[in-house]
Amino acid sequence: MEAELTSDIARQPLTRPTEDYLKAIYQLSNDGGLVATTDLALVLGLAPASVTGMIKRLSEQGLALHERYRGVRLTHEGRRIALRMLRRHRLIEAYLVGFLAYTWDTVHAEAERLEHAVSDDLIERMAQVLGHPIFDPHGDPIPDAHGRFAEFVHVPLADVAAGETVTIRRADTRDDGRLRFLAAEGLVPGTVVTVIARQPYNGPSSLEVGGERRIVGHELATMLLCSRGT
Amino acid sequence: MEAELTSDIARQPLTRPTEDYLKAIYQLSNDGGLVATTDLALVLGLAPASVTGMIKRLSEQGLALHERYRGVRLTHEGRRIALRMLRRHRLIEAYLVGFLAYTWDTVHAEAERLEHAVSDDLIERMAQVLGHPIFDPHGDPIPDAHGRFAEFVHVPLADVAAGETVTIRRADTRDDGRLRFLAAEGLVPGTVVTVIARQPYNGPSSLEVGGERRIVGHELATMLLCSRGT
DNA sequence: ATTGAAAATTAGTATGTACTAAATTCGTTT
DNA sequence: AAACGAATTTAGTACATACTAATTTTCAAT
Repeated sequence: MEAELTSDIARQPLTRPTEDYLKAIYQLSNDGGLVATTDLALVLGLAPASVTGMIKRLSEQGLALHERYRGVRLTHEGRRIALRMLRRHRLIEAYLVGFLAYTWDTVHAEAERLEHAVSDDLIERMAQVLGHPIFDPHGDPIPDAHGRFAEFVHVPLADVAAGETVTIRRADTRDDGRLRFLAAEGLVPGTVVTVIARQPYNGPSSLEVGGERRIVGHELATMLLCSRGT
Repeated sequence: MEAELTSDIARQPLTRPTEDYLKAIYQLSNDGGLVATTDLALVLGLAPASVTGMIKRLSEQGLALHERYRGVRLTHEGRRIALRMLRRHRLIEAYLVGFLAYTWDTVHAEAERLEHAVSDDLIERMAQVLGHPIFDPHGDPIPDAHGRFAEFVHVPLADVAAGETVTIRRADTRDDGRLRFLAAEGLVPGTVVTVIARQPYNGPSSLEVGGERRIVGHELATMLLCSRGT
């Protein structure tokens, strides 16, 4: 259903901003719905007017569809490229952590630059030495070379009832401070956690993690996506 | 004598073209002399007029000194950056060959893009896992973090007299076809070669390489830089 | 139905880097 | 010394991407 990520259709090389916009649009429209100019501007750190201009260019290139005053969404080709960038980004993160002793709180910035510079060849070599991983260090799924990836339904730790035992699968933040804190608390993908108690009004949760007692605030508990059971 | 390659003097981030120009200027002026606009244009694949414009910008940034109608040379700061790019380029090549099964004929293009995208941190990690190598896969010296590197006087294989035994130290071409051919013939850095005979008028040399008899044309023999002895 | 705030777009501008075509300078040859 | 060809620079333009300020559109509230 999805075209090859490494399709060799002859096309002018994409610029770095183009790749960034496509990735951002993709990530802001999980459902494939319209993405608002303001949201895009916020995520990319740009003025809304700049985003409008770029969206026009993306449309002319057949990478996005612009509904004036309503938003953008990606074309098939645009989505193909976005998924290609996502594969690159996440594989690079996995590689840096696996082979160059990066930690999950430092890989994001590095991958953000490298994803635009590596060749398809290098990406596939990284995938190979990593054993074709399906998840990156944050638990985000890595699309395969065809743009397909596993989708799981996860529950935020903040929504897990007291008494339940879950496994952390994904950390939904890129903020390095938060990531460092979570790692220090042992709250990383793969960890099995039992919720001992939950305070109401966005209060903290008491956890049992590997025999130890831990407390996490509501904000972080929201970002820890889990699956039920061990 | 040379400033830190990883100096953290606050400066606006350099653009990719800027880095490319500085590296090219450095490489075209081994002696530190003036580099001609045309030569630069040729190496960079640009129109001379474009080069003139860029040189002007480099001068304004204090990275190069322009003597109108005569040429350019680098300032200390420009040279510092050029050496930093050279270190990056060559370490990346060494890394790709050492850890990702690249061959010496394919690394150049990949390194050419990556050298602009990696962080100083990543470069130093690569250097570390490689054991701080001094030469890249082509035998080119890798500047250290201070911009210093070993300079050796080498003899082109084409100038080696019959009967002499030399060790190949460096292949002075980036052309992938030529590099592939040389590798297939076993003519790579570290190989010990005895010249059996040399034909005059830019003719081929007969060699003895690891017990085998080989013939190399003059053009390639010019590009193989050697040191005397085994 | 009107209005007002938020969102989005247009208009006009700046920057970096490239181009072509025209003009200038240099250095050598006569 | 003059003149010519090669090298270089200038002039003028284009394109991608960003910005601010001004304008327009949308939508929800009255």
